[in-house]
Amino acid sequence: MKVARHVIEARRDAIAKLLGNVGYVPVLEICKQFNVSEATARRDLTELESQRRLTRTHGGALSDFNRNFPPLDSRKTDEAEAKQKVGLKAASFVKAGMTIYIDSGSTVYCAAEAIVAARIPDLQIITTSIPTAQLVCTLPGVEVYIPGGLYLAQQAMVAGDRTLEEVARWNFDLALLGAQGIDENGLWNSQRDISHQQREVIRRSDQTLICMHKSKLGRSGPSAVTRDIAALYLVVDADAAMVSKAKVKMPAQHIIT
Amino acid sequence: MKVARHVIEARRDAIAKLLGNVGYVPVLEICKQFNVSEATARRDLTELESQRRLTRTHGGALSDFNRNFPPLDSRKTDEAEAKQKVGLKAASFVKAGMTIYIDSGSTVYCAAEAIVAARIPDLQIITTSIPTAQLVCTLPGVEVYIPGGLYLAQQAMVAGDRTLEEVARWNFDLALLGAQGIDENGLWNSQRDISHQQREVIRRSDQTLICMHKSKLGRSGPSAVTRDIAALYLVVDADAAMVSKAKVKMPAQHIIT
DNA sequence: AATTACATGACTGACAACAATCATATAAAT
DNA sequence: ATTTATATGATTGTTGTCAGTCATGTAATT
Repeated sequence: MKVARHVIEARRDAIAKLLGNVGYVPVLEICKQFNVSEATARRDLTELESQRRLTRTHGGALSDFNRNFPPLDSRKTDEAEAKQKVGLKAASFVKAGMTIYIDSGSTVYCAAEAIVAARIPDLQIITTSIPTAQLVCTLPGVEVYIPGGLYLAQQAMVAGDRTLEEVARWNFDLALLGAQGIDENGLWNSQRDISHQQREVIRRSDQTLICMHKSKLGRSGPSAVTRDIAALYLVVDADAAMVSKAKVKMPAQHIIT
Repeated sequence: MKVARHVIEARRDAIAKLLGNVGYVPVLEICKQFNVSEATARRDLTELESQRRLTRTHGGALSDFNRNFPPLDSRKTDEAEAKQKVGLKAASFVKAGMTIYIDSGSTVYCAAEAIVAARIPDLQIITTSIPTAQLVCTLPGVEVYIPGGLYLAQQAMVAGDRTLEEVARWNFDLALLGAQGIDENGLWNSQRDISHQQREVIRRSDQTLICMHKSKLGRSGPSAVTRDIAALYLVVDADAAMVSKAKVKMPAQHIIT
């Protein structure tokens, strides 16, 4: 029996909403909840998936709610091991009692994971990355501050003028930054906003670690963060030779491999 | 072949961690990633599930990450339906193009859900609640601002002096607030910080809706938000008689049921 | 009113996932 | 060093899930 279009859409909306709440719905649950056959439930799910409103799995469907955390998805799984090593190295610079800035980005997120794994206590952490905030807040004696700003769904971070203003009200013992590239002309990132903010962070931090994967050596980007990279520290999964080959001019002791 | 205990735990930790990042992992993915048979992968998953570190599904496992958001948890109480009705009512006040403030709290979160369900476009939304931010940012043409501040893990929100300062830089067409109670002495909440901030929001908003469950009628709390509730609107799952019985003195047309 | 379009449910064969059992090899315990 | 405990992978039968097809009946369309 054919059924009115609005009924269908209402049901599909309800499924999507249910999914948003619960995070995961088995096919059979939909059958019970809406009194439909498995076939229709499946058809609804495939339709909703084509609308990118959920992700299908065996036996049910998964909310796309999680997917709003990009450091977690695709980028994190690429080169995951290398990034974890970089993160581990970077985390070794973090000592109890410090006030540190943690950037957004998948590599830096690995550093945050390493900090949590090392159970370093009594930190003051300022981060624009929501997943990072949610990660590190589990540590004992750690206070997490999120600078205000426009929430960017795709990157699960805040940014904008307000963010910059807020950041300018701190001073950091250590800053962990990501970047899109580094070459003979300096440090590069993807957006003007972010570059601007990173420049401010560098200025306000006693020590700045640039955490990156070796694939970014010698690469540039649309927006310059700074030309003066001599004062920065570079944590990368490559040796000094590879770094100098990329024409990155830095003191040797500033390159942490 | 038996394998050392720490190896097992390391693998399981890695699975849990992977899961926390990706949100969902198929069994076969685990097999590939860790070079184990399906049997062990399944065993690991059942073990991790018994530790409440994930939720099993057919063909894989689901992160419990979502579950850590209190507003999502509390929906599983029996008041969920009532809260959803309140949320629906509150959302009907939201029109395209508005600048609105959305508070933290489970009832108000329901309102946010209703706003998303109604697909109201072109809003400017300011919220201290991270789950709310992540929810509403999916709407087309909607900008979400998060005021800066101290991140409170338990409530997944930001708060503090900085937050108040940031809020004071906006003006709202509409504010959706939660509260701990309302009685003849006014509106009450749980913490001084939050009350203070809510007072500021009320002052800066053309119209303020207090979204609450009827169980909070006639109840007070540790910290007063305001005595002057006549200007507020009360969205509650109770009729006018119940409200007046709780000695809440408000204009009748300000009570939305 | 007649026709068309299509959402639905029942059914089916193919396939994937699962739980249980067992042999084996290695870590822990003695 | 010997014994015990146990993590693992292979196997098997059972169950669950899926995509496809088809008949049906109701909403749209004309």
